[in-house]
Amino acid sequence: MTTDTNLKKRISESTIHRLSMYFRTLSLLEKEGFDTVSSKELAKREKLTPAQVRKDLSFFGSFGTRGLGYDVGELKGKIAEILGINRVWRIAVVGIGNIGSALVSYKEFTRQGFHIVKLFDNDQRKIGSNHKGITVSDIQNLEKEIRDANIEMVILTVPATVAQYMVDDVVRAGVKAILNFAPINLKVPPDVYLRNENMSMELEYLSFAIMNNHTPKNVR
Amino acid sequence: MTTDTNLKKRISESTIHRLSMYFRTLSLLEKEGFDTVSSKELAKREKLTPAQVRKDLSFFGSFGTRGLGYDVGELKGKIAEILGINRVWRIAVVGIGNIGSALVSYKEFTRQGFHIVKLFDNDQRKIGSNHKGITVSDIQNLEKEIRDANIEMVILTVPATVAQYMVDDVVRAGVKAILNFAPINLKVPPDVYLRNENMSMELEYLSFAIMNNHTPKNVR
DNA sequence: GAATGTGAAGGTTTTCACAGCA
DNA sequence: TGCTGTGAAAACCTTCACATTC
Repeated sequence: MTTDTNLKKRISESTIHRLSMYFRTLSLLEKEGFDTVSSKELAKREKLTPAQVRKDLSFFGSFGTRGLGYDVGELKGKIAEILGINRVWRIAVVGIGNIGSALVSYKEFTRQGFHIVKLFDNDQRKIGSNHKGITVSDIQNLEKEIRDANIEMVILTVPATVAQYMVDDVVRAGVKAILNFAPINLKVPPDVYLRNENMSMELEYLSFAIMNNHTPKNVR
Repeated sequence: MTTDTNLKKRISESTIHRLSMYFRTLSLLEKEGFDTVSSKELAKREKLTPAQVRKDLSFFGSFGTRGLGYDVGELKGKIAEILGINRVWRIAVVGIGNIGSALVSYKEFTRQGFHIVKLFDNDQRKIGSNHKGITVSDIQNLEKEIRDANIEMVILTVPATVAQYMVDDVVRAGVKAILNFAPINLKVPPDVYLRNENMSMELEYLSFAIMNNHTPKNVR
């Protein structure tokens, strides 16, 4: 076994994020026609150190060839396997406002295996309307429809005031991963993964950086 | 002087992100009618430790009262000052596609002082059209118009293929902070701050977490 | 008594440096 | 020779614990 799936060591979030970055860059390298890539080249493209790249990969196995580097296609496949994106994930978007409907057309999701297959809203004018071939369902039927459609992840783009109610419904429907865009701290049971996407935070970081001449270590 | 602006110590990115979180929670606490808050309560709401909260704040000064806690309004003001959001930032959105136009209506930005005042696109059908009272300008005039409008930050929501050209223009126009949504590694001079917003990354993290029963330390 | 502010301790992540292999 | 894989060292970040102040 080369890919060590039963990893005992705790993998840091940073490592996982960098794997996502490597994956994207490997896809690009593949398109550019490269067969192999060194940790040095990969590091250069991500503005990291070669040691960082090698260490990240070493948590999961040894995928390279000494003296040569990594096979681009093979490494890409290994990382897809590690991240769990060598498959299709069925996703629902709850809240078809400005951001919600923008995400329905976000091609990057599809490209990584994240397929949006269900849309929900509470607005009668939106229910029944069509976005990229998907009909918007009534939020009333959230729990049943999510179950029936085998949804595994939910993207939440509802107003902060109702976000917790939606989460509770979605959790009841058995969903184990939620990506939340509402600016509020949500409560989920310990077996449900919740990530918060907070776009203001990034602008606030930029604001801080300009005001303080902040010298960041990693650009992220 | 209570707010130590000439900070010599390097502040970590995590600390800055947590300040953003504190700011949002303090706004909420203010609305809920609280006058003071302890590091314990603040920590509970953010799922952090009280020591973390106090340490974060201690880098910038001492804002609390022993035995009592922090004055909600005052601390909120101090954090706004630290982050540089006690003012208005003039922002342009370049690329008025799905995501770009969604961001124009994103109220959270306005609430934190990030005012979108200019829009750019290269599509003749979009140029001249109106989004929330702002007319879309031709990307041809990017450099001059950004200068004339005193734009300080740019949100980039163009396709990856043209993103670097847009960055070069924007940099030439004197912009020092860019929030990039294109899935590509952009090059900027060392005095320009660049942040990448990568929404697939968050889904990939969720995917990894589900597949590996990952136990995260901080939820972010 | 209650809660802050902070050195010191503990833990985690990154980088170094080199042995090992193609 | 060139580049990986990895223990060990260094850097960084978080938590502890307590003196200090209201």
